[in-house]
Amino acid sequence: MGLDSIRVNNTMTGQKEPLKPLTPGKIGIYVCGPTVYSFIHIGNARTFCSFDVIVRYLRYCGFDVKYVRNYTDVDDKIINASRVVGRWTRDGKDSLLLEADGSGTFEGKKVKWNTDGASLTLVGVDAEPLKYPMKLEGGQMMLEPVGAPLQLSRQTPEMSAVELSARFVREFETDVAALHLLPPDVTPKVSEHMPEIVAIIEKLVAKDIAYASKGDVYFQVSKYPQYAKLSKRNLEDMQAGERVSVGEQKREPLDFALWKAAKPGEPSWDSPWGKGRPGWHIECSAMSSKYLGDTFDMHGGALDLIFPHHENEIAQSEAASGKTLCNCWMHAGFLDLEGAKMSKSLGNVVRLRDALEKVDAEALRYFFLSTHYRSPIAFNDKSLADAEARLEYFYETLKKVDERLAGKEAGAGPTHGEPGKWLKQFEEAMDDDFNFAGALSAVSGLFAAMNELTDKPPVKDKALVARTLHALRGMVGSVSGVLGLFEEPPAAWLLRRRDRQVKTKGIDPTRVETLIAARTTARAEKNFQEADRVRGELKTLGVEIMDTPGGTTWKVTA
RNA sequence: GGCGCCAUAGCCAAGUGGUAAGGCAAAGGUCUGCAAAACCUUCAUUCCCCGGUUCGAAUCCGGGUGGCGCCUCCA
Repeated sequence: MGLDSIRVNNTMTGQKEPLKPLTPGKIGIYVCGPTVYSFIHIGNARTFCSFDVIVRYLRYCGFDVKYVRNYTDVDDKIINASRVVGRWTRDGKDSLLLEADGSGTFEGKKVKWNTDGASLTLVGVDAEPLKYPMKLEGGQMMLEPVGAPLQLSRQTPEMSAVELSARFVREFETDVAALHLLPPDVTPKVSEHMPEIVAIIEKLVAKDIAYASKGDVYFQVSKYPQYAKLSKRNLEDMQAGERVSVGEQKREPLDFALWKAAKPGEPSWDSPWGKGRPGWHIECSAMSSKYLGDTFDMHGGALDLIFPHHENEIAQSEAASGKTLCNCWMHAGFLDLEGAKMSKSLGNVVRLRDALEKVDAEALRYFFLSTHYRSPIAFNDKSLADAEARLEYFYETLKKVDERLAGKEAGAGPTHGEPGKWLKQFEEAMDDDFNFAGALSAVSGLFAAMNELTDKPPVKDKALVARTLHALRGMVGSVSGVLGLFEEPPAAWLLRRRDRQVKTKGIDPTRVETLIAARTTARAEKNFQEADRVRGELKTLGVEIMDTPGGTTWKVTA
């Protein structure tokens, strides 16, 4: 562990490389944050959680980390969504209601919706999602299903894109706090960095690498020979499949927009090319250089950002500065749902917020960490239940150990065995490209050792046992800070989990307590037959009881 | 079509040249009035298939087969 032993897989080279900070002891890391047009889903959560642990570990190793994660709050998706949110009537009757949170109703049926600006997709009306070509004009919405077109009239004021994105920044922060993500050091927003964005585009235009065209500005890919070095694509092959969308003013098909001229009614900012807004990608170039400099240490995101997003960022930034953008590119793997990637067109997106109603946030976090960050991970009920059961084991252990150690000084002296080996194993796994699963294996050893010492001490010397237990408990604190797990008081976590299970299963806690009292009485009278009968009755309710030195406790069976 | 990833026990999942972590499930045991929890033991001569390199390969190379991702917005 430490400042020189970390190795990281770099997408640029496809290899694990020693982490060599630009400035010894310091790390600048930029992670592409959310486009805030909706709630985040569990796939987003997995990526952000991975980088949260990576940053925590770098700090644990002693690095002075500057962690930047942006909000893309100016974007087509936000504008598109804001333009359709509201209540719409057809022939004077309520027809369509689209809420900002993605829910709604259509012709009396509950739906989920999304839009790309040219069509409206409704999920939940039929078995298959309905995708209607859509036109918006002066408070009217024309939907064109096969057959007769529908004309809808807006009844509520249009929501501004600013209002929509501001809301989802707040929702994001709420969601992510539930997952115990630490706030980054800087969370820049596109809307607050227009001067920086315009400046970098001007620089590219001045260098004749970008060109203005009818209010748009495009990056000319052919003027940046290293294009596609991250994704390792062949430009000729790409051009064969490329198509130019209607209305775009590109010179060459691969060119991409740095600045887009505003259409009427759209939010816009002033620029040398007229009113408009930044294209996707340029905001990250502008904001990363502002907060981390032209060259920085690490840049993260999920796999799908490799192309085109990170490729374009590299082209823009490096063409503008003449320097290498970033030394190490890190990409997180996808979360799969029932064997497939989540996608809106399939209507199988699971929001983080919805997932957290069914599974404990920390269990979800544990689930994310059970697989290497670059590997795909399959989201399913069994894995989540396993994760939650495992967390129960960890917290039960901590509760027991904390009770044992309460109010006792550790004292000086030797410890039994080698308690430090688990932490060493943990660090070695984390050093090796942040091997979460490997690290968790060491955590298992740590907990097994604590349980052994409390339940079946291998030595009689009580002071020795206590010292060893203290040492192990301290190490749990260390791994806890890195993994973002076991951060709650054990009793509180266990009780909260039981409360949720009690609600889901419809168990009456008062009745459980009454039965337990009856059994305690029976046991005191040595009426074991009756005691076992009560145990059986509790079991049919889904309740398991445990006789402990402190009395009888209970839990809900899985 | 182009680029890339993956394939390890019933299940999940580490392991990139030196003889298969960890978890779940299962079986036996210790403890317990009985249980539960916890702990101990057992559980892959073998890593999709076929070749090759090597003293030695799950790990490297070639060829298959199967699954997935990106190439259009996507974490």
